[in-house]
Amino acid sequence: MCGRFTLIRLSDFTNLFPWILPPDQPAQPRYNIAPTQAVAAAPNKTQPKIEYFHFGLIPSWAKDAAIGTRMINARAESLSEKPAFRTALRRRRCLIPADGFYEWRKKTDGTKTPMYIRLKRDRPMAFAGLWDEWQAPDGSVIPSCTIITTQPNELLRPIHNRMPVLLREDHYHQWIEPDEVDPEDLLELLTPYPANQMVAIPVSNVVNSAKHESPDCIKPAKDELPGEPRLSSAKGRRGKASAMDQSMLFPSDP
DNA sequence: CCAGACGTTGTT
DNA sequence: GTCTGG
DNA sequence: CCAGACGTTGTT
DNA sequence: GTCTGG
Repeated sequence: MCGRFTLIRLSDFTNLFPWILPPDQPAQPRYNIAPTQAVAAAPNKTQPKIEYFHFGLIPSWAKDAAIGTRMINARAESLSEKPAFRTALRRRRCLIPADGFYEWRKKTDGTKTPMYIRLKRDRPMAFAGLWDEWQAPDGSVIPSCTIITTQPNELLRPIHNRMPVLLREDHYHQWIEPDEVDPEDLLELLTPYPANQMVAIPVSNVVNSAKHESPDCIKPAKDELPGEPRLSSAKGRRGKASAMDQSMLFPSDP
């Protein structure tokens, strides 16, 4: 699942992919984008451009905008079967740029630790998204979006049973192609991103509240394990962790 | 034909 | 809007 | 996603 | 427990 993420440097994204125009107004760094808030995304229009969408898809037929709070994600495996998402997959896709995302890892005692997940390379990512437009009772049109999820890769599996679909950079263009595309071809793009190109970092629970919006949200926290001494020397259970860290530091790029 | 649903997650 | 169920 | 609220009637 | 709000 993916219900929180960051977008700290949108300009990095639009500089890397200049065929996507930047937004009308310069974007402020975001460290804790939550459902119902504004999400920057590039929809499949002739000239892709960053626009803002309510996080949580509100289908055009919805009677109430509140349905959006439960439509923040769409399962890739069932996209083409679900009436609410089927048409959007064919006609209303978007790229959702991000610097990283959060997942809450459940510990054995039931408490949760927020983890921040980002690419090892200093580079933005983009989620596969769908969008729609809903007309409010007052006549105003509310654009909204949802993030497609898939099975977790090896990095995410110990953390959560779902993860957002991160598109490959060489698939960005195809995903927001404005003309009709065979949905089968699109579904092939929705696979788990390679784990060896990502890192997961425990962070403090500052991020838990959607009201908190600061760099503290991504500040690394000590990963407290049950029984672990507070001030540990370089003793014990180091080997495995550092072996993991090594593999994370030197990814094999495509 | 009309009526009614249309979603995900996680937990049980 | 579009699909399923009756 | 997590945090936080969760209700009606009737009387003043 | 379940729903709404951010």
